[in-house]
Amino acid sequence: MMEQKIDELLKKNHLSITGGRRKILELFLQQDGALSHSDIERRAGEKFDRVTVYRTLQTFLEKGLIHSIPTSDNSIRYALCKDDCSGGQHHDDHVHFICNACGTTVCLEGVTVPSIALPDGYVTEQVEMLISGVCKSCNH
Amino acid sequence: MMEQKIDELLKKNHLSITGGRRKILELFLQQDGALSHSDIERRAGEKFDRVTVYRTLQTFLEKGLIHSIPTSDNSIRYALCKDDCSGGQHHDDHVHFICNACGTTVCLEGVTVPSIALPDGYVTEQVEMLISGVCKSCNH
DNA sequence: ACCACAATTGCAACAGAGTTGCAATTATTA
DNA sequence: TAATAATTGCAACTCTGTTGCAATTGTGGT
Repeated sequence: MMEQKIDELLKKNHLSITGGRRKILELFLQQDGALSHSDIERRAGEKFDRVTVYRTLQTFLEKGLIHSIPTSDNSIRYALCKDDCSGGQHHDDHVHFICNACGTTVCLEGVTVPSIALPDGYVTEQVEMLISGVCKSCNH
Repeated sequence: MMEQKIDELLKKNHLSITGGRRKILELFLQQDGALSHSDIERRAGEKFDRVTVYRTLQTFLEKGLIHSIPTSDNSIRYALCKDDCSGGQHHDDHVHFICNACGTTVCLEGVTVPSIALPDGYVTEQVEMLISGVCKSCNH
C-alpha cells in the first residue's frame, strides 16, 4: 500500500531506499500539514539519529521531494511537494497557512499566488505567501 | 541630527534612553534593509552583550518599532516600521523582498498585498508576502 | 543636583539547533 | 555474492537563543 508509493518516490529520485528515509516519507504522507525537524525527530521515535534526520531533509529538499516553509518563529517547516517540483528548483509559488489556534501549517495547493507589481528594477524569481489565521478545523 | 530622531523615537515609545538602544536604532536608521540579530551583533562592535541585543530587539518588537520578517534560511530579520504600527500588533500586511544576489532584505512599503480567496472555513488574520529575486542595485 | 526607585545591563550558565569528520554499516550493481 | 558507493551513527563542536541574578544605569520628584 503506502510502502509501494514510498519506495517508488525514492527510486524516482535516485535515492537509496533506507529505513530512515522510508520512515520520514511515511510521516509526511500520513500527515496533511507541514512538519518541522523536531516534529519528525519526535514522531520517528528514538530510532534515528538527529543527524540522519537533518541530512535526510536536506537531501529531500535538494531532490525537490519536499519544500521548506519560512515561519516567523524561526522554525522552518517542511512539506511534501504534491506536484513534481523539478529537482531543487521550485517554479511553483506556494501559499501557506498557519493556524494561530492549533499551530498546524498547511500548503494550500488550490490557491494561486496573485501576481504583484514591484517597483522598477526588481525582478521576481519566487513568491512565497504566508497567511496566518484560523484554520478549518479550529473554526466552528 | 540623527541623535534627536533616535531619542524621540525612544521617548515616544516609553523606553529608557540607553547606549545600546541608541546604537541599535542608529543601525536600523542608517540601513535601508532589514537586519538579523547577527548583523546587529557584528555591526555594533564588541560593545554590547549578546543578551542585550536579544532583549532590545524583543522590546522593539513589542513596542512596534520594528517588525520581523520570516525567511527560509532560519534567520529572522528585523526591519524598522516606517509607519506607526500600533504597539505589538501589525495591522499592516507587509511585502518583503530578498535579493538572491546580495542577500539584502527590504520591506517594500509602496506595494500592497493583494487579497486572496481562501478555501471555506479559513479565516485570515495576517498576510506576509516574501518575494525573492534580484534587487534594483544588483540588476544591471 | 540629589535621592530613591525602576529599568536596563552584563555575566554565567544553560538548552537547543544545526554542522562536520570519520569509521562502521548498509544498499546497489554487476 | 563480492566490490563499490551511499548512508548512518557517534562524538565533538559551533551558533543561537534563554534565564536568573547581581551590578549598573536611567528617571522623576524634590
